Amino acid sequence: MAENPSLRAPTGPEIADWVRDRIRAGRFVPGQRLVEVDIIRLTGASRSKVREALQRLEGEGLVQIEEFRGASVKNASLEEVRQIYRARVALEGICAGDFARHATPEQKERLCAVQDALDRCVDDRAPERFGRLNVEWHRLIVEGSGNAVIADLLQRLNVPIHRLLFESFYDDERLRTANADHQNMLKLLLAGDADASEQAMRRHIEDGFVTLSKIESEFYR
Amino acid sequence: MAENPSLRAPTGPEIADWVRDRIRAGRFVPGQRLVEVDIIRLTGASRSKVREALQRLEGEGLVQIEEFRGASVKNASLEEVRQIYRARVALEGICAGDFARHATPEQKERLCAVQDALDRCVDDRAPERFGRLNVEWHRLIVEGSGNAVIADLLQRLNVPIHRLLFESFYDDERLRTANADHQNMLKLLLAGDADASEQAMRRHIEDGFVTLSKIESEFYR
DNA sequence: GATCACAATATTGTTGACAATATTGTCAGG
DNA sequence: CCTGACAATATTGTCAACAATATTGTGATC
Repeated sequence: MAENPSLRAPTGPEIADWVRDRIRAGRFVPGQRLVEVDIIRLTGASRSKVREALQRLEGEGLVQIEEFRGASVKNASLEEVRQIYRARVALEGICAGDFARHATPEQKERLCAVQDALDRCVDDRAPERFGRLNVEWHRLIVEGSGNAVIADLLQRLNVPIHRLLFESFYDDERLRTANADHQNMLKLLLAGDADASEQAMRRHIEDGFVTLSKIESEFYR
Repeated sequence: MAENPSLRAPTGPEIADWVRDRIRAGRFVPGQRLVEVDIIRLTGASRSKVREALQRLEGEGLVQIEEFRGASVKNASLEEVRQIYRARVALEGICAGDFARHATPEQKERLCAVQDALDRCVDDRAPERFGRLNVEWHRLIVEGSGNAVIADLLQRLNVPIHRLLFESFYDDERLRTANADHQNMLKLLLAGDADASEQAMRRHIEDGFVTLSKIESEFYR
């Protein structure tokens, strides 16, 4: 975006993606104001496009817009994170079940490949890489469930907790238990045991929230 | 909106609500083009506000915008309806469980009151009224679960299927079985049996989709 | 009558100017 | 030095004019 400013003006959704990515990466922090002119300078977009993008993001709940004060990155409270996790438990749970039921051999193979890479991360103590692959692992299961509506919902839900998720894997113990969960779940998914897969996924995500809430509580102290 | 044009110009979100309601009610049908000037005439809003509203609605997935062709009401395919119902199964299922766990006495009472009204509708053969109360019944359970994030997701998911839902209650048998589900589930919810409540809700919604897909298949013939 | 090219109209996209409000800077008075 | 009033600046909200494109209407040709 800022890298090739001469090619063509970015469209509304592209600006939204750009801002969303920066929020995800922690480059824009909660509470930070998103001044229109700054985004124009950084992206080369016109003002209308920037405003359009910010309104989109407000619709996604990532940003709040106050009259004459403009857009700022919304701060997700611990309670909101809890509610997001509850939604993840429900949605990813059902996706795990549907993956066990319907996933194609190719989709199962891809999941195995990511699992291998995750296993290597555990040996190498590579939490950042583990975090990235972990996101991919969960995404593949949703993809394999064949439900684009749920995939869309989850993508939105995950933005506010994305950075927090990575933090949690710097705890070596958490990383190991998470990977053990993955290995166990993979067996169930490949065996096509839908109910057990769903239950395992639900427990896995609930555990994730417990870890996260510990980190968060340190944060606010 | 169109009723008090003199008071003040409507804001962006208000226009979005207005359009959304009309889509819900079937007043704007799938495929119909939403011409900016027409909405301006009907609501008294300025063009920027109308455009803002349409972009919001596109973000919600209710409307699609094509370049230089503007906004039109998006057509939900049967496959997309299936995916929406799968998400409802997951989300309302978990809400039923959480209602059984956490709902306050007041919330339980309100649910009982709606159930009484629903029972009367069955005797009176009043499908429209049953439809409205049915929406309220499901909403109260989500509210009682104490999860605003999920409540928001469900509100959006329900828009494309809202009108279809009402149609299904013109079948007297479906109306009776749906109400029997409600009565049964109410007992489980009041007894605080979270797991049974969740399972009952999941089956109830799955049955709803089966009925709906029959209607839909007639529609397309 | 059917079909194609072209003009007329309608609709949407974009930009810029200006108004409304918030934020910041300045300075007098204590 | 602190505080409050006021001015200067910055930022967002609104609107209207214009450009770009799509849609519709018209007539000539076959």
